Amino acid sequence: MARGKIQIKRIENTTNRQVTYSKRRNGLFKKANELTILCDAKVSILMLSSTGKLHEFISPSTTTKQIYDQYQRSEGVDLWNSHYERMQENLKKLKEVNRSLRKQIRQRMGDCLNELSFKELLGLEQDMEEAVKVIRERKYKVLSNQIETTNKKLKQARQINKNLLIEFDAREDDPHYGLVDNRGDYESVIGYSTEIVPRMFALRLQPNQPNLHSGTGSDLIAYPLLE
Amino acid sequence: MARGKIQIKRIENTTNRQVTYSKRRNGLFKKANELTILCDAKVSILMLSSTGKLHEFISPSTTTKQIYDQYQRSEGVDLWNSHYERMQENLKKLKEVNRSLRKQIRQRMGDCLNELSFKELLGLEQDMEEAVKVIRERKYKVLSNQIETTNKKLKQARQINKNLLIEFDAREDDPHYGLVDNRGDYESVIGYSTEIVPRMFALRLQPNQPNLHSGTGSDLIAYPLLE
DNA sequence: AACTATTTATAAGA
DNA sequence: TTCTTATAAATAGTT
Repeated sequence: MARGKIQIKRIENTTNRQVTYSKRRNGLFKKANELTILCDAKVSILMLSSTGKLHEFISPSTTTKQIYDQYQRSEGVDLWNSHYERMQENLKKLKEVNRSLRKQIRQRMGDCLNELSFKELLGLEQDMEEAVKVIRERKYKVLSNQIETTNKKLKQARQINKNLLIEFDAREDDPHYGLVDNRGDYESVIGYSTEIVPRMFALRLQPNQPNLHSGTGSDLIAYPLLE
Repeated sequence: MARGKIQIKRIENTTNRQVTYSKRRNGLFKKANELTILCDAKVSILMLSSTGKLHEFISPSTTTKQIYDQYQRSEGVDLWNSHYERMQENLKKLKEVNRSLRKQIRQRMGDCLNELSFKELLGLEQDMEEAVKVIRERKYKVLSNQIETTNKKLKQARQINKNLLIEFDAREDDPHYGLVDNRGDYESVIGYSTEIVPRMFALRLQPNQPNLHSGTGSDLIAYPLLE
């Protein structure tokens, strides 16, 4: 616009481009400011240079956020708000669901029974008795599986023991008989069988610490029921 | 700038102001466009006129949201992003907690027992048996309260009946005796007492519909455990 | 919306 | 970056 007309196309020389960016940015902001004053308008300009630097102009009477909020309202370009509101509703629902789940658990643990009617209490009692039956059956199944496994291991152990004795006898007869160390196997097998069985019946957990009973119970402690 | 210099201050004449707004807005957008091309930059302009109209310029290579997001990241004006991210984390956590609460309930209903060890099963069983005891006691208490209430009502009813008979006798002796209608009271009392007692023992709920047992149980049906 | 006298912006050089 | 200045571009006031 001075000392010669220029084509409006990308300036290839980097330095030149940056200088022009700086000059014209000032020009743009000056014009924006004049417009703000002359016409009682509100202007927001955000600029990103080719080097990634950000510059901002905002009319003194407002803020960038205000203008962009207005923009969203006007244009219905709610890339944010609708998403945000949906999230907030979701959160609310989840909290509500959570609350009622906790209450249900507490009722199944014998708490918060005051608000239940006779009819509901009867149903809950019968329901839980059936569940206890299922749990008891499952418990026996797990127990018998473990006993079976233990027996197998014991049998194996006896076999190993027998083999060792045979080996021992063979070595007595022939001092050059090859050395095979089975002791490690033997101990691991016996160790396993003697560790599990005695502990099985020693357990008695505190009824008021339900989180110890299942891997997922700790939430109940961390997020108490709010009422 | 032409035909006379002007002061940079609000143009009082409304028409004039709007004309100037329109002209200078075009000028500003033209400059912004040239800047975009010449300097390989990205520009977003939002303008609000004094009459509340909104105008927008945006460099072709980008979107208004992109620029604004960049602005938020650069400036840390994240009234949004941080809030949003916190919400998203919260949501995720709540979902997780929810999931484990559901699992806990299902285990207490006799489902999903496969992953529990003998030790955990034993604990759960004992825990539930104690809870059933509490529920049963509560049930008896509610029941006895209701019986007591019913008896009181019956007693009242008998009294009303007796009064009616006295009244009846009195009227036989004196035809001008004041009419007092006690029938409504009598029926409501008897109706109540005869309605509750017989139903109490008639109930047998389906064990597979736990939502019928408590007011809050329906969530378990609406949001099944995802595994 | 078009015109145009003038002001303003700015490209190139220092 | 800033200043200078010749010149292009924008625009205030008018039609």
